[in-house]
Amino acid sequence: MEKTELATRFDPKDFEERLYDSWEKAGYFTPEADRERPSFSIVIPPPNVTGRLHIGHALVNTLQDILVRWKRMSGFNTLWVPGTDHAGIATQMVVERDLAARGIDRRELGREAFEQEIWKWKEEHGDQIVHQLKRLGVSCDWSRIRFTLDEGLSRAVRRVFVQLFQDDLIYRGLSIVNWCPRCETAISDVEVEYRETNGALYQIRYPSSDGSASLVVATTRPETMLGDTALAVHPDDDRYRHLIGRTARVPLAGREIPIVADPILVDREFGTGVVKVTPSHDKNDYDAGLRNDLPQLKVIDERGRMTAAVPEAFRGMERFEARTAVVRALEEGGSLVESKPYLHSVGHHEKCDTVVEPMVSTQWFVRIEPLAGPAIDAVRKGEIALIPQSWEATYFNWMENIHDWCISRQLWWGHRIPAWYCDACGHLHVAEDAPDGCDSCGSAELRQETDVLDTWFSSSLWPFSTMGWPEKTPDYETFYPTTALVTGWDILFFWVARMIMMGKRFTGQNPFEQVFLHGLVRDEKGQKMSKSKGNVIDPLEVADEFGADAVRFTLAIFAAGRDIPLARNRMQGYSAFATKLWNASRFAMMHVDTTIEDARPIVREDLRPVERWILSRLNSTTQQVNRSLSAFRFDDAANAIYQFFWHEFCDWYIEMAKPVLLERAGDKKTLAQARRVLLEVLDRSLRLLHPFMPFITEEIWLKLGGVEPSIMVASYPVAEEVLEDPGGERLVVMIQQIVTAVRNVRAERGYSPKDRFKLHLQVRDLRNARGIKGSEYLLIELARLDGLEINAGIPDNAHRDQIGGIEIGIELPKKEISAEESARFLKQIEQVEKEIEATRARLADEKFVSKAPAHIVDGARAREAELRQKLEKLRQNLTASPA
RNA sequence: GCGGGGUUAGCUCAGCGGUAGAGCAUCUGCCUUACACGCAGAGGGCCGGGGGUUCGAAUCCCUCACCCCGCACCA
Repeated sequence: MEKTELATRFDPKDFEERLYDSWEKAGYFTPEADRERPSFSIVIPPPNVTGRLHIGHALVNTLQDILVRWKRMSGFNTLWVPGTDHAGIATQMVVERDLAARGIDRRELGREAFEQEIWKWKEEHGDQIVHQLKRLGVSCDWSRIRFTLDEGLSRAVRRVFVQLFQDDLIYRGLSIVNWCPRCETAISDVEVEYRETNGALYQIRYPSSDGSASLVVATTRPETMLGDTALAVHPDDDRYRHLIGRTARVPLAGREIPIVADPILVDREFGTGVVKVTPSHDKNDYDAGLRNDLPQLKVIDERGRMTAAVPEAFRGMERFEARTAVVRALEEGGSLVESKPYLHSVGHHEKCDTVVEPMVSTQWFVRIEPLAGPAIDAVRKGEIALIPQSWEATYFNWMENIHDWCISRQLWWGHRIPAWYCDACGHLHVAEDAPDGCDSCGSAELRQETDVLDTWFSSSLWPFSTMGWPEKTPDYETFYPTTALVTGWDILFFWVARMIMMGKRFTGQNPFEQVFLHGLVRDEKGQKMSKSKGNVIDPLEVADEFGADAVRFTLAIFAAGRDIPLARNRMQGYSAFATKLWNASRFAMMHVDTTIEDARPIVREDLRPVERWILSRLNSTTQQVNRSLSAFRFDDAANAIYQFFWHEFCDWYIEMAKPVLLERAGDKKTLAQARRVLLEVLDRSLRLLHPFMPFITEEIWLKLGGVEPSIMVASYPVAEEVLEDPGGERLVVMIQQIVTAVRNVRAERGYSPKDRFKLHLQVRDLRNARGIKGSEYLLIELARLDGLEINAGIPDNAHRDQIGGIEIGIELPKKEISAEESARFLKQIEQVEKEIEATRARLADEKFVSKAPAHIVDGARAREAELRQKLEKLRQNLTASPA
């Protein structure tokens, strides 16, 4: 391939879209269902079809893409299945709002026409998020994109529903559920978000029926008193024991209700010790009602209004208006004892923020415990790893206290429950396909259940339904179970736990081996991002500004598992890394005359120490990156590459190579080697970095002339033992330390780099001396010396320092030490003295010497000796200064 | 109440048994022909308090304080 120049200016917009198109066209995202090669598969957490890309999507998909690109380059047959979720309530809300803007109510439209409207909306807007994902460079296999309401996935949903029903794991029954009066549907426990809310605590007096006594109860929901069917006290409470079995009268309603004893419901210490019991509108009261055989009186309807069961004055009132009206009436009737402000936790529907109304209703439930058991075991036995592992405790805690799952929703958008009622004989049919007639009485008149399933029901099948289950398709055989799952911890219960339960039950296998639960993206103060706070970072906007690569790299480098405090200037910071990469590559191309493709293999034995050193460092980095990615430590992996590329390769290696590349040192052979190594390191670095920054690495790599047609199908670097070179590393560290020491003196004592001066080295350790011989030009260049001598004496007035085993002397132009400088010397001396004393004390401790491992003790001895030499040098600097 | 996490440099965090780290920010020099989105140098931390284990603790254990997050309760 022809090597071409890189533009001086660097703008991601010049190539991001072009490269993405080329990858997609080339089919790199689409694997064959080839069972011979080891596979790596992952399914996307399907974004809502109504979704617009936010920073959380950017994070989860960047992390998945890093894994997928890494595994693909590492030789795995890699599949990443994308798709979207029909998102029952969310989507219905969006389309309802759309219709409302056109003056249409869905109820006028009717169910079928409304469903048509939603499909139309989906066709027009549903792939918006898909386009936005592509902007980030994600390498999903778009040819396999799925939608939870696809025919295939719907078939899987019906199959699962029917089997669970037949196994008695789904039942239909009357129970108290969380009801959203705005959405007019039941919702599950996990969809209720509890929030501290300012309300009031009212104390209400209930007279006993015979008028001889009265009981005061406390409540935050006075309107529900109209539905009270008992008062409850603790059986052992002496204050009230004599009243048990008698009756009281409900103020306003006038009904007579029993006074019952219930030790579970009543806490004697709390409030007055008397509880009003409203079985129809409170979970605990509902349970108490069952225990005490109390009637249920429904006083609030599905739209949140008071029913006909309440006194006429309140009938039809909205529930919060009714609360005010009831309080006023109680006050007027003298039954209100007290009302005071009260902060308490109130359940809200997480989707629409409406206060949830507990309500008795007939719904469909999944009997969850038999499913939870195996799912708990899978994690406990380590078949599935939750990462970070601390989530396992949360998972167990939840799974062990799990409640039956209410799966029916009174919505129009979703998988309609495959159940049919025969009105003639009352028989219930549950089947994958509509029955022709009633099995029991033969009636042809069957009525399908109008409820749809909770969106999460279909999501729970996602890892296998997307692979074609219940058919044993080639994809299913090849890519299921999937390898890893990446998602936010906020849907651990909604989604992850349920996938494990369903996967176990229906495929007999765990749906994945590892679950990485990433943190949630927050703003720089750690607060949730929200439009109302105005602190959102729009991933598309920042991708436009800094490039998709910078956005991805920033997200990766923060993804340690904890929540991520993100700020725009972070993105800006890491976009500088992209620029650095670009410029270093430009430099390389200016000096390298071959391409990756036709470069000759490196003969390591011929290399100078610096070349062996940089290859050795790159090798360690490679090992670190692979190891970190295996452990989902995206932060460590990204940091390792950043550190290596910028601070070792650019800051040191390129500078060390310059004298040779610019032909100020070395012969033709060293020049060829330097060029070759420069190309090699750049090539490997680009491949190493590609999963994190796919666009810029491809753009540069193609211009360097890679063997493969794209970096994304090139091989991922792996560590090779032959590249390790501890000797080379030691030598270069030594050189770096000497150079730094000289630069330090120069900067601290105000000798501009233009002033050249002499450096003398006195060598104590002969091995190091021999190493430095041959590398003198590096010291001269990097420290900007005009000469140096090895093993020469150091003049009395030179500045001295001690580095490892080497003493250096820096001969300075005559210049007095200022008061400031001598103060600094004294401070250094003091620090060294302190450290010597600490080390000496340690070595004087007989227990330390006898118990600590030998290499620690030896290290301390060496350290002390070194420090003493250093101290001597520092003192000389102070006294030998030419005053 | 149950469970989890946090407290390390000005900020955001990593380190989790052997001499305190990164990025950003700060200060001081430099436009040294890849890069000023840069280079070089520097300053800055009793690693939340107390106790224990250990030759040795930011790292392990206990305890206290404060902060965050789940779940449950909240008449």
